[in-house]
Amino acid sequence: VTDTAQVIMDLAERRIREAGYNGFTFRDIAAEIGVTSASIHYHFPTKDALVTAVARRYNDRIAAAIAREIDGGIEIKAAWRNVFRGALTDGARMCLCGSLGAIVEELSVGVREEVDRFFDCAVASLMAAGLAQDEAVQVLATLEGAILMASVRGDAAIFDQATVALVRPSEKSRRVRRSATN
Amino acid sequence: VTDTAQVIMDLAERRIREAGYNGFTFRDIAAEIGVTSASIHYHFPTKDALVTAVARRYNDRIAAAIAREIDGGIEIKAAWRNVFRGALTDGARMCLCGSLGAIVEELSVGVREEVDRFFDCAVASLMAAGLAQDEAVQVLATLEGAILMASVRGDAAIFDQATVALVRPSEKSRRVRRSATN
DNA sequence: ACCTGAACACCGTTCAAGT
DNA sequence: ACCTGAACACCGTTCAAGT
Repeated sequence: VTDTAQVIMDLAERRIREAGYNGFTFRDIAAEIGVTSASIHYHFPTKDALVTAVARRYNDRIAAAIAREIDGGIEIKAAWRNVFRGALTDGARMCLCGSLGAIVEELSVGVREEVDRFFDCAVASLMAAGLAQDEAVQVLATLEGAILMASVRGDAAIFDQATVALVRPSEKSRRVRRSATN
Repeated sequence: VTDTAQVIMDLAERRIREAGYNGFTFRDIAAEIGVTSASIHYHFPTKDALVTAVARRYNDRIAAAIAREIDGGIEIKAAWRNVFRGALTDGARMCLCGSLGAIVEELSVGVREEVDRFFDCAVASLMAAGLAQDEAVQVLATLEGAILMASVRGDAAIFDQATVALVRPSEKSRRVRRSATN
């Protein structure tokens, strides 16, 4: 994988996460690099091939970030919250697989496989840490919706509000717990 | 608003919720109706105008559905869960404003205003029923992420798993409650 | 190995013209 | 009031050709 290919993927990822699969053109990226759009096709034969490569790199990067959190002793739900929060702060942008998943009927099989893999791996990592399937799916749904809403408003505080209950006991259960110890 | 305009909006809404803003073309819709693409522009001058009208109608329809749930005595979180679940089952499709919100940088101001209005009204209705802002935002994020994940997999059961905790006490708090009464 | 120029069918959009 | 045909610039894609 050449350096030019990496730069193409960087530009494509940013635009997909801001504006979706159709939010960038080969001619846009080519102009930013200083080549012609036909040259992008040398590195990635089709737009689907480019987006598939971007999604695969994104999934691997997220998996590595989760592994680092776990190695650092962070609890699994907090780990996923931190990683999503990091993706958002990286420019108030959507989760790549959330952006692509929203147009599932439009995706090629290659891109779809990567989007599926993202959600599969995320749920699997939460269940491996002991969460029931319901709760694992709920945690991921909350994070995905939170990054979407925060991205729409361009306000990371919305993400924090939507996900704070994932990492601290809810007001309700704290009330229950207090009454249990009284 | 003519009958033809309604049919155009129906077809556009279905495609946006399956495949996104760029998941349909004026020529596609024109062919389904049996006219030429230039004729669609008679009813909606631009694609942005069409999508804005579709989003406005969607928001009004959701608000009416919520009002009906509340009139029927359904608790507010269950009401929103039912309405999102209904939207999903209506063809395993995304929330329209979630699909559009995922490409926020690509939206015209008209469409953006409608997407903002959807989330504003939803959070406001939850807070009007007594929820704290954090919890209102969390409920909506969970529903939005749940419909996205279920739409990606084409499996409504994922929505149910992700949102079941919104309408019944969690296993954890039930355990706490049991120990409190023991 | 990497890039270009020109062409293809398709897209949203416009507009003069038809009924 | 509603629709058409033809044109515009733009898109992804292809390909013969350059270095």
